[in-house]
Amino acid sequence: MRLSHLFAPTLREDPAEAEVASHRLLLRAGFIRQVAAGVYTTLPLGVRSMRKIEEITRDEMDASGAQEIRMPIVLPAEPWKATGRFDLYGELLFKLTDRHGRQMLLGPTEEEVVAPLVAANLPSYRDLPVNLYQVEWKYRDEFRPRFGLLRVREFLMKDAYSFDRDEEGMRASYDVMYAAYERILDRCGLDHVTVEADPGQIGGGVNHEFMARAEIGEDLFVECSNGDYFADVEAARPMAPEPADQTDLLPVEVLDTPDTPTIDALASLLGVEARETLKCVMFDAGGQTVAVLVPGDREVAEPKLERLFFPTPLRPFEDVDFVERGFVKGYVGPQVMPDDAIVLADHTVRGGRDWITGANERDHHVRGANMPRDFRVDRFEDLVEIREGDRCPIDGGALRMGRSIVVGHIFQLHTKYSEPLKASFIDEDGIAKPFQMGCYGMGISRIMAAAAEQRHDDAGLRWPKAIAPFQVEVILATRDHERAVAESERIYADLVSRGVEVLFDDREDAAGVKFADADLIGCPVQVVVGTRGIQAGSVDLKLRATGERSQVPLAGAAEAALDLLASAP
RNA sequence: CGGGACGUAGCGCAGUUUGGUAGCGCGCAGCGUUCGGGACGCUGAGGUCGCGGGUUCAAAUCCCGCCGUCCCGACCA
Repeated sequence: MRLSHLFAPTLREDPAEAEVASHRLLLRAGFIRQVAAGVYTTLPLGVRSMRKIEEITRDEMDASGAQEIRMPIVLPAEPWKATGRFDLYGELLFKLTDRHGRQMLLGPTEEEVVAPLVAANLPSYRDLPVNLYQVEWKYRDEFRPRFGLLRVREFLMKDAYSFDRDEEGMRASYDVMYAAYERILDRCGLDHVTVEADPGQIGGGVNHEFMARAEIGEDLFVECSNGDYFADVEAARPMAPEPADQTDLLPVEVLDTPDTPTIDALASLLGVEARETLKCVMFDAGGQTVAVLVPGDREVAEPKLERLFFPTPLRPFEDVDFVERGFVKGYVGPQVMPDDAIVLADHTVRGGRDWITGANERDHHVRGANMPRDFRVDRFEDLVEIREGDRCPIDGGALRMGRSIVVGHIFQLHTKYSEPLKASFIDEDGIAKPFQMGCYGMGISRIMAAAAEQRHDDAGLRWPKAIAPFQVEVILATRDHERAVAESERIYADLVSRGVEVLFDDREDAAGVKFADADLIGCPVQVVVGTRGIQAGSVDLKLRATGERSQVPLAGAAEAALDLLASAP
C-alpha cells in the first residue's frame, strides 16, 4: 500500500481531548476518529489492525471447535425481560422503539438470542456440546465513556456461547475456551494475566478475566509474588489466618468510650490497634437483618456480600434501620444480635480473640468478646476487601496490586439463562433439561487499544508484528534521486511479492516528516532508501521496538528486512 | 447522575476580565528554493466565534436557557 494513496491522516499535535497514550496515539497516527462520546470511526490503519486481532481470534475459536455465526444487533426486548436483564442492565441498554411501538434494544451481549436459537434447533443431547461465536459490534450506554477506545459505547467484541448437557461438559468447554484465550492474547503480543474475577451482571459462578497490564487500567488486581495466584480485587481473598488460641480468654468487660463511633476514634482512645477491634457492619437483604463481622482495620467488600445474597438485593443500613431494629449506630456489637439476624464473619475473624467491639449503647464498647462464648457466627465467608501486603491464599506469598485493562471475560453460567429462556434439550432419559452454558467475551477493539497502551514511546506506536497494520514500512527519503526512487520501488515490489504487508511512503514530503510518521504509525520494521545509502550501495533498516538501526546491501534488502521482522516482537 | 473544566478555521491555541472591523502557529492550495529526523520565501483559500434567546447604537466578549466534549466518582469487553 502506498502511503500517498492511503487515508491515514496523521496529526502533528496531540488532540486536546486525548489524555491516555493509546487514545492520543491512535488519533494522531490516523487509526481512529471520534464521532461522539464513546463512538468512533475506524480508519484504514485501524481496520487493518483490528482485523488481524479478529482473525487471530477466529483462528483460535475455530481450532477449539467453536463455529462462527452472526446474530443481529437490533434485538427484541422480550427475551431480556424473561431473563430479568432488561431491568438489571437498565440505563446501560441502548433502547429503541420500532414503528409499531415494539420495544427493541441494541445488543450488549447475546445470551438471549443464542440460547433460544440452539434450543429451537438442537433438541437432543446427541447434538451436544456445541459452541457458537460471532464477532460483532456491541452496545452499552456507559455512564461515562473514556480513554479513547478503552471504554466506549460501541465496541467490537467476539462473543462465544457453549452449550453442554451437564456441568462436567460445561467445565470442559470452559477449559477449552480458557486455553484459547491465553493463546489469542499471546499471539496478539499482549503482556497479560488471567485472574479469578467477579461475575458482575452476567452472573453465574466460576469466571476469569483476561487482563492486559497497564498503569492507566481501570481494573485493580492482585498477584502473588510467587506467581501462583491472580485475582481481581473484587474477587481476591487473603489467606485465612490460623485460628486463635482459645485458652485463658478475657472476661467480658464494658468500657466507657465517649464519642467513639468510628474505629479510629476508638482505637486512639484506648491506645490499641484497629485490628484488635471487631467491626460489626449492618446490612439489609430483602428485609432480613445481616451483620457482617470483620477486624476493625478491614473493610467489608460489598460486591462479595452482594454475590452471596444474589438475587436478593442487599443494602447497607440507613439511620432509620438502626433505630427501627434497635441498634445504636456506631456502637453495634455481635453479642446483641437477635436470633433472626444472620451473622456472617470474614475468615480473618477466626484469627483474633478478646475482641473490643460495640456494646450497643451510646459511648460504650466491650472488651473480651469471644466466639462462641459471647456471640455466634452463622457462617464464615470471604468478605473483606483485599489490600496490599495480604498473604496469598495458595502459598502465603506476598500479594501485590497491579492495574490492568480487562480484555476478555469468560463465565460458567450453568442454567442461569437457559432456565428463564426455557432453552432445553431432551436428555437420554427423555426428559427436557436446560443447557449448561458458558459464555466467553473478548474485546477486539479494546485489545487494539490495550496493545497501543503497552507498546508505545514518545514518538508513537510500536505494534507487535502480529497485529501491526503493516509489517514493514519502506521509506523513500529523497524523491529527487532517481536511483533511490527506482530502488525503493524495487524493494517495495520485492517485499510485496513475498507476501509481506508493506506500507510504502512514496509521498513528496521531506524525509523528517516521513520518519516522524513512520515512528508514529509504528510498523515493526522500517526500510529507509535515500541518497546517502544509495551512494554506499545500502539501505537502512530500523527495528521500531528497540530503535536499533543497521545498514544492509541494496541487493539483499528484502531478505534482510524479513530477517529483522522475524526477530521483531 | 454528582463534582470540575472546556467549546473561536482541519489541528493546537490567543482574544472574553474592561463590548467597538476575528487573530497566531501548524496544516491546506499555487509558485520558487530546498531535500536523511516534522525546511525556507512569496502569494492565497479557509470562520453561522457550539446553538437559541435577551441586554446594547454595537456581543466571541455581558445575562438567561440549551447542546456537546473532556477529567474525577458509581458500572464493564
